[in-house]
Amino acid sequence: MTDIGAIFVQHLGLIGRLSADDEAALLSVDGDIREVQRGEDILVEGERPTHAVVVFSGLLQRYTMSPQGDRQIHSFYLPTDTPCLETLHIGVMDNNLGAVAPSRIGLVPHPELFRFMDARPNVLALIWRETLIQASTFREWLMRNSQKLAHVQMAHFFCEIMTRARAAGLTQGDACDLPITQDDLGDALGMSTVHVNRTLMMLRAAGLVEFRGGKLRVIDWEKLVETAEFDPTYLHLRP
Amino acid sequence: MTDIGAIFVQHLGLIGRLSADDEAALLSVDGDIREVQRGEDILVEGERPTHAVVVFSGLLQRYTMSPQGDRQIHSFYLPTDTPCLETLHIGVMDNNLGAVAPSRIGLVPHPELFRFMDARPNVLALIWRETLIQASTFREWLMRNSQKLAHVQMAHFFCEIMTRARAAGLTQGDACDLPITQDDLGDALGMSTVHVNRTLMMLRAAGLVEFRGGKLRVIDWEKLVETAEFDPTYLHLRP
DNA sequence: CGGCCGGTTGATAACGCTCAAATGCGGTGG
DNA sequence: CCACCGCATTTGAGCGTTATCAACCGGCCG
Repeated sequence: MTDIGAIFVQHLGLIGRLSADDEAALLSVDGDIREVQRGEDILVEGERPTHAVVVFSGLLQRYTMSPQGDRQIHSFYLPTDTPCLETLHIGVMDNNLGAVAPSRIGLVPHPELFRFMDARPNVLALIWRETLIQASTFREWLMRNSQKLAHVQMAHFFCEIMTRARAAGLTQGDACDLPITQDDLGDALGMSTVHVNRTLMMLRAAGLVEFRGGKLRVIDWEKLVETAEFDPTYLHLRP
Repeated sequence: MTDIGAIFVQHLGLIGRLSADDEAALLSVDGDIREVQRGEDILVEGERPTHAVVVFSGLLQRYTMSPQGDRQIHSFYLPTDTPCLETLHIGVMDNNLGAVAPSRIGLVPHPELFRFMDARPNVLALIWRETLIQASTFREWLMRNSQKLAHVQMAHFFCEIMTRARAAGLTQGDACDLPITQDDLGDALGMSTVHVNRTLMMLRAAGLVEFRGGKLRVIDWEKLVETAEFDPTYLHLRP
């Protein structure tokens, strides 16, 4: 008996309402625990996954590699996130899931989840909803990476991380862990490492945020949200 | 009795296997038919939709507007596509659905779809899968718009449209309808109209594709795919 | 101590944007 | 049939953002 069920209860509870019954049932969802190192992959392109994933600690990335070796990061998964629920109905991976930082994860067999969803339509609806919110987030990233200036993009990214971390109860005051390098950040925002560095210094100098040593600290949330043009609707969190 | 059911059968049949029983049932899915003009919106941000949409003719766009008035197009929907199935489990729209060209569409009430999904798990799975493939496509667009050079982006876009049109039986030989302006194209790829124009001329001069007057014509598919670095896996079409 | 990784800095150039104007073209009305 | 209008496309010139290449710094770990 692991705590995998508890993570499902918390995570799905953030985006919808679970009945006491559903919660009790979900608590018994179970699977295997694994430790993964920075740089290690969990699911790779071409594979046919048989498990979904939950994050206990650390940080995961969803990414693709171009023929030239450029990496595009599509998502970061914080502790309590449940990546790759979409593998329930997409047979073959068209992207990779890996660890950006040393992480502790849980692996839940598909049949286990199907069992719960068959019995509980409301759980099915919420898991489906989770995958749809992911899609909504991909759209927001598309918009952000396609049309915003570097410093706006970056502010937006920090707003999203902070908002999600806060919802998941992972913040320490105005700060939270974000164990990524400037290189990782560049591969998420689609900009070079050099420019990430300069943009970061600009935001720091403007008194908006600080990001050093894997720690994100918000200095002026109001101003950060404003320069980011950040509207959290797309995360579809419960009010 | 409209042909809405037939579109569902065709569209879902492209991404998965439907039993004869499921097909027969789906054929009876019904709703209202509507005509929409270029520029007209069907679903707008903030709204709580009660219907899903199917496209009979014309072309739809999913898009968002930035505070500065910049439009980001997230998807185009060809005839036989079924946009906004995600509204089944996402209450409030965080983007808009509109017509890029005069279009004939069908509106299917949510309860109608829920009725079919409750009775037929396989139909539910395929509709869910459809929303997941949308998500996969958003990821591909994110990668493309974030890291590719203008002419590669554009070639990739044309490859996607051509592949989807071919699968849906909408091509006339090496050509297909794509009733959009260079402005629309720019708002999808995240580049200025001027640069769209120049890139378009470049592709034409290189003998890869022609795009004029709302018509897309492929001159050299092999070379187009190669310069686009196009791999259709992300569309998850049935082989 | 030395090596490695991540961060910082500088100089140069490419890519794509903006502004502005001109051209082409289909439709409408005189 | 021609003049005109609106819309989409094309062209030109100058500028800005961001990439690239290269070097250097600084801390952490073996």
